[in-house]
Amino acid sequence: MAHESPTFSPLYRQIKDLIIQGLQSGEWRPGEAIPSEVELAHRFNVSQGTVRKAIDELAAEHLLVRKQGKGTFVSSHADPRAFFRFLRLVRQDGQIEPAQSVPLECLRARAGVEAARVLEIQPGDAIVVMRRVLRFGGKTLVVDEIYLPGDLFGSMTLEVLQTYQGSLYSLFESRFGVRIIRATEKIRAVAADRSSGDILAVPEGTPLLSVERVTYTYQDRPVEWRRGLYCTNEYFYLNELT
Amino acid sequence: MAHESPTFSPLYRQIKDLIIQGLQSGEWRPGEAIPSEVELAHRFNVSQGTVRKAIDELAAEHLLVRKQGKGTFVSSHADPRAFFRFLRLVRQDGQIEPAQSVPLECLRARAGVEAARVLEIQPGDAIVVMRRVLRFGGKTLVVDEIYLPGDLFGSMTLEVLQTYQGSLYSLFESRFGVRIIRATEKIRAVAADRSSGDILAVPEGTPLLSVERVTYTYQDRPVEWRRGLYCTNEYFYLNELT
DNA sequence: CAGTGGTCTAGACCACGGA
DNA sequence: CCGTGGTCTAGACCACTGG
Repeated sequence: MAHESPTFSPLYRQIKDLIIQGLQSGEWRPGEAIPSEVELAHRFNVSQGTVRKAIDELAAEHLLVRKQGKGTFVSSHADPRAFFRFLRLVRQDGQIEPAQSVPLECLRARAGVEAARVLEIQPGDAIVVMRRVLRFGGKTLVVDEIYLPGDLFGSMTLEVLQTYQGSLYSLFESRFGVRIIRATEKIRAVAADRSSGDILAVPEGTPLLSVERVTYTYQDRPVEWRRGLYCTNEYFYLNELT
Repeated sequence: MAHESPTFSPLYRQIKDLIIQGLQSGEWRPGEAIPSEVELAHRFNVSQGTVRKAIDELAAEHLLVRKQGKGTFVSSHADPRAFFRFLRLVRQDGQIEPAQSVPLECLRARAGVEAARVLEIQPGDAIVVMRRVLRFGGKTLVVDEIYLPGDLFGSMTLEVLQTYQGSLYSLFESRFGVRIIRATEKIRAVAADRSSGDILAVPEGTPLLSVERVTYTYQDRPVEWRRGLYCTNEYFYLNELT
């Protein structure tokens, strides 16, 4: 007998999706605890082991954080440990140093063909464009140009950016309800042009890292497109191949 | 009452270590199947679930590969899927293209202070130094300088490198019994000097990616130090932030 | 001490691959 | 058809946290 459902999905994966729904709907907010495993097991009418396996996967994907004896919590970009997952620039000696974000401008625009393709919206749709620099220990090492879909970030302003303390993704999460889950980066070496050289205080032509990032929220929806230029004279991009 | 053993280790982790021993000792070789879960459970006098959890972790670390209905196999760098885990250069359009390794030279030397520190050996210890290029679709895009500890790779010669078909790590595995597990990379942008520019067929001063890699085998032992210069005009370094 | 996540077991059954 | 890994259950007990 042929298998009727090629889209077979085990129970724990359905439970996982239900939990994701709860996260997406805001039933449980970043930083808060979700119900205990036994409680979820009763709610969903499955065994604790099945809930466990669902949570295991969500924890592996950094959507949840387990804390023995305390509970399971919705992970948050306000947690300092989350910062360095999306900013892999470290000092020569390997030390991680906190970055300071300095917004330069924030304006509304219409998506061009490329931005539309990457963000999976229509050309001409409203977008928000912002530019900012990152400073490490007083030195400007990164200049970013960031494109955001207007439907999610319509109320973004330079003042909001300047006022907020914390990482950009932490702002996305707390003010816009957009949770960043993962990203892909395309990295190449380029020469500094006049304007980026000025900002980074290096001569025109200096080799810089060009980092083009697409960032995704739940269901692999792209919600940010950015291009950064990194000065890697005293810092470098650290990557773990596992 | 204070906890007597701060080094508490659950059963499944001890089983995991036993399996790692089997891998390290060569009891099960790359590409081969390890015994079934039930058989290992009997051998170690634990339940199948405990063996399962041990194997789960080893599979997550890419040391083992599970194949439903067939068995659990020792992963191998001869598997094409493993190639791209350690070579993240892809074409502009995102397509992955096979690389061809062309060895240039291979010589014996003594470790300097830096090589000794990175490889965790003594300055003056024997090392092997090799240089090679990688060609993609006929173009030379990477030049690598590679440092290996002499005790493991003493019999490495240019002829061995030239004769072997397959990836370098596949050679390490099959001929030297060294299994590469993970690596860390420090990435920066640099300008091409005369010699690297000649090899990569770009003008002196062209921005290149400098990728410095330290590679580890079992027990976090470093077994390779390399520095590569990547030409990223038509290809880029792809990274997933998860 | 109660409540949480973490481990371990034993057994039943399902999905898959190959003979 | 059997052997493999994959799922699910129910229950016992351990380790950790905080009141």
